[in-house]
Amino acid sequence: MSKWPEALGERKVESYRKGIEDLPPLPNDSKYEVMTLRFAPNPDFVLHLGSARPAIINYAYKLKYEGLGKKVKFILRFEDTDPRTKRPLPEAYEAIKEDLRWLGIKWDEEYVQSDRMGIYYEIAKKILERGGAYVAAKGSDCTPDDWKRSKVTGKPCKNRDADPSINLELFDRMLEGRYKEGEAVMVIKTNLQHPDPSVRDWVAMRIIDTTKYPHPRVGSRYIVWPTYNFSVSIDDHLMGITHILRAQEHSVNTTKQSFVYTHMGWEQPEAIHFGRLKIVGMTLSKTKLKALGIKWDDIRLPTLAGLRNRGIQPEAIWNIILQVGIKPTDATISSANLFAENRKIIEPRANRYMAVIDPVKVIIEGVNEELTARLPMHPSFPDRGFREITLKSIDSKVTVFISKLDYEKAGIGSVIRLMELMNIEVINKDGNTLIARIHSKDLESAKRVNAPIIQWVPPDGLSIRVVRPENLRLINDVGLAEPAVEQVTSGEIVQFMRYGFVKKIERDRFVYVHD
RNA sequence: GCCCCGGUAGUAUAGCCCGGUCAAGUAUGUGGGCCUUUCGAGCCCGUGACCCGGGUUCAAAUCCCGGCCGGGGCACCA
Repeated sequence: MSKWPEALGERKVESYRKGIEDLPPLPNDSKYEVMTLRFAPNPDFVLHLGSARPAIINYAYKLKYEGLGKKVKFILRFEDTDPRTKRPLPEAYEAIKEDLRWLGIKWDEEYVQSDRMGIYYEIAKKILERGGAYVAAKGSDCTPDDWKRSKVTGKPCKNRDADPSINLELFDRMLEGRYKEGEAVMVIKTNLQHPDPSVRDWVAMRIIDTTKYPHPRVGSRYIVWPTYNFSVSIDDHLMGITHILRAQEHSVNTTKQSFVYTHMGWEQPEAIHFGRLKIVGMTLSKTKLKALGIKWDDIRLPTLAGLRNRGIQPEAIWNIILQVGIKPTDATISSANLFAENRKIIEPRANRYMAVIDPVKVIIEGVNEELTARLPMHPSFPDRGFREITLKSIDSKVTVFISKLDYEKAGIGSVIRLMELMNIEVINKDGNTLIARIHSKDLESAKRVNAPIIQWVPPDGLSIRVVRPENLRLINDVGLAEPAVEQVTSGEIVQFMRYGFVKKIERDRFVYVHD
């Protein structure tokens, strides 16, 4: 593929188009004047590769349809209606927005569900008035236990068919704080005979003791909270969402939510479900990731922040997500796949440097002159220039360092080419030092004897440390790098030749991106 | 237990709706070669798949049935 040279410059949104064109059209796309899509994360954690999928797919559709001249709105909505079991993380609201910006995703409107409690109460009352819901409450004709039993027996409990005024009154009592957790719920009337028991008369409003579990944003102001299915139905309608693209785990929720739409006389939005994304060797379970006790932007984690810190480019994530597409099947991608995408992007950008891990000293005899190596910053782009490394000869000897791996492979009597410098013949190895003599200087001579070509570092090299994540462990590679590495700016990704791509984080510290 | 969805190479995906152009495309992986002196980069060549069994049809990866396997969800999480 020769598309990379041109990709060297700034990559704009246009470069995403390839995958976007391949996206299948959305159902009834022509029916809507304006299409409205949304991304609705729970701010109980930051975004990771799995949650990036709905964000990217929704946004990709926005770009796709805008490219076709359609008006498309993209809404960001934080779904934080459970202060108890999915407690929002206060920092997550901003961190998620940061993740989205990094992905190049812009939103037209932003909402936080915990700011909208009044709206949910209002709709709850309306749906009660319309007889689309009822309250099961302790001390009433339908206790929470009665309601639960009715789902098994199929026989409705009293309040289900009672006059709306009774249920409205019970709901007011809920709001007044007369009930404790578990003592009262508002449930949506669905179908007590529905084959899926979880669809039968599901809970729309429940009590959460916010003195015990204060909400990070609204504290203990509310004790009656909407469940996911209720608040989502309301918001999707009120925000005019036309197409809901979400993971397959939500398919039953579409069924449940349809009852709210029916009771309220609202038009159903189009729902599309895609499979889950898994990555081999890494968990994408938020619960499990949190349980690790590692900060969410750690380079070991598949969070967007972790991947970002590790040197993965947002384009690589886009590419992988668009490649996987919107199939309803689960997709298991390998990190090799993600790294391959990333490599395509960073390979032309990353300048090349020499570094050796676990340095071993090499003394080369028979060198009577000063030697200078001229190394291109990037072999494919000579216009990026060169830097020179000069080695002084003392008593006809010069000293360099090579990596232990190369030292171990060097047999006595063999010839090795030190990149751009000279060819040496190994005389002796004593475990700590390699003694060699100059064999020749030109590449041709090295090729004739099939000499390996390796990188090396002069004695005035810079001590470096590269942190390399391996599953959940962090491995520290220590070594030496050529002096020019000091000029690399922090945050820049370069390639340490024959080692891998690294990202500079401090003067002498690097993160291993991948090979 | 109950409900939903799906099964194309090692992995991921295209094709399936509207059956023939699919002896199945692409990416990654893998094998080999080339390469202006890095490489695990690039370039070139190769490798490798339609879950199984029936049926419909002149013709099935594509439609129907059964089986097997996998995934997801579930009753006051989102």
